[in-house]
Amino acid sequence: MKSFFLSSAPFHHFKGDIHLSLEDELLKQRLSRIREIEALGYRAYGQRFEFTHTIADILAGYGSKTAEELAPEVRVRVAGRLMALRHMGKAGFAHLQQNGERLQIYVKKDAVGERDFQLFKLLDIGDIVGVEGYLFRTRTGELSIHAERLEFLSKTLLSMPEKWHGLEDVEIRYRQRYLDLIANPEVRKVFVTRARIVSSLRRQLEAKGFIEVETPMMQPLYGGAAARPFVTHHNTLDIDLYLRIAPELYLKRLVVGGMERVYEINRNFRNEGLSKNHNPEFTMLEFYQAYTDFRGLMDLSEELLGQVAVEATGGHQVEFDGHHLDFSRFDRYTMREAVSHFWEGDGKPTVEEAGDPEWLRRHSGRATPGEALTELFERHAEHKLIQPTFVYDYPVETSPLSKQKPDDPTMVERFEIFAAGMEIGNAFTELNDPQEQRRRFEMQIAMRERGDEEAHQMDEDYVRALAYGMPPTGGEGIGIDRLTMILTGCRSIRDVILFPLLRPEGPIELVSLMRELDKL
RNA sequence: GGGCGCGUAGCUCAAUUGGCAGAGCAACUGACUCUUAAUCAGUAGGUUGUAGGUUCGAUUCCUACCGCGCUCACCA
Repeated sequence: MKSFFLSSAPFHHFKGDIHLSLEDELLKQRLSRIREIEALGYRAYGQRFEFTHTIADILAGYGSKTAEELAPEVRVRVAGRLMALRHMGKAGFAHLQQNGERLQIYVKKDAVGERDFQLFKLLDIGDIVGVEGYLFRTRTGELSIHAERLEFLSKTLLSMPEKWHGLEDVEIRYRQRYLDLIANPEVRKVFVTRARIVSSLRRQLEAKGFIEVETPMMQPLYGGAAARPFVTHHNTLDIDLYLRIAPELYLKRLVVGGMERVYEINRNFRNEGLSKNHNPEFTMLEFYQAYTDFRGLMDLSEELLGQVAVEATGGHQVEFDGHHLDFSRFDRYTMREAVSHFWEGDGKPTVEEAGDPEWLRRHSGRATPGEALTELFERHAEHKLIQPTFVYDYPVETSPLSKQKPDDPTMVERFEIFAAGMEIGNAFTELNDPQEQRRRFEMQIAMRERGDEEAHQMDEDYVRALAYGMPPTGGEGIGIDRLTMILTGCRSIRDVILFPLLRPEGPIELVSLMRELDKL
């Protein structure tokens, strides 16, 4: 990995007749060009620019107008970054980019005058300029601005990625997302869609009377999920705190307090490996609704996600990795049914066998029937759940916060949502019996003592909150990053997180170079 | 953490069996007042990720390290 921006080449001290590398030459050229621009009377890093239109406004308003329809003159002032430059003697064309949209400008010496044309000749791809002029269509029919004035707004010192291929080095794309956003317009679209997904969820939940809250991210005890936490330290209190692995236990305290419909959209932190489906910090929607249960949440989830798909992509149908997903129709299986249904090869179990402790013991090395069932589900079924699917009825062992089924205390009223082979949501009827919750925590502590680092800790205040009485409640978490992956067709979570976690890069060495060039 | 793969000019990529490190774009000089991957003529740009090793000779083979990707394990 090497680029000018990331150059690790040692810096050579300048003395008298100095040898500059190409990179240094380029930077030096640009710095001296700033002086030429200033000599013409422009500021290299300009001031406020009053524009009359965004480029998107112009494309929307005039993109379909013919040359005749553009008369009388439509006068515009627009700003943007130069992404292409074509000089032709005493005239030239350039493309301005703003918010991912491009518009051509035509700069003719006769029209802009001597000084602005001198400026035009000094422009580099990547510079940010303001243009005033009128709209017209070129001979080839492209809507363009016939420039009459130019303003200089900001100088680029570094060269832009290659114009035809764009920026393809994934490492630079993630480390220098700003370059990725400049060079690859489709990347911007992914994050616009992500924003739409989040705002659709907010709008829908608010319409249903949910209140958005923020609960602690730094917690003295962590819980609400099975995961290893990050640890940090508060100096004044001299205590270690954990970055939360989930907001769950705090949100349910709010339900106890009478906030019967609450939700939070924010980051969780889990100290685990990275993969195309995992980033150590990730965004989760969690919501809690009093007086419903997991079945009510399935219906609500189907509605929420269906509407999100429509608002984010324009319809219920989504293409992902060659698969067709339909968010208007969710499949439903119990976990036992899923194991039976998706089993491949010999020994395919019946649904009854998939629930039989003897059969489970023979097919998995896990300690309990519930853990065995979960393992077999993950091995045989999970990756085949391409269509949006609810899998429900989970074993009690792996679900310490959810309520048992009245007719089968080995199972809990819980479901997870799968799509494209990924888990994107987890929901259950909340356990609101404090005595049973105490017993579950004690089971978790026993698991922890056997070496399970991810087992829950005892959260006595949470038990105390339940002891005041919590209404029957359904609660759910939806992974925003993974949902975004599915709705945007991104196969890596890194493509839906603006700044995914990477190892820190080596020395950049730009500052020392700039310091030396500043002395010249 | 394990396995596999990748790293060559600012960017995108070549380089035959181990034999002078190349092209396009970007940059620089010049020409050109409707181009759009503009065109034309010319110029410059490289410690081939880093450090060792084998060899007369290494971008190429070997070892270690750094970074990234894929994958397995773990997890959502």
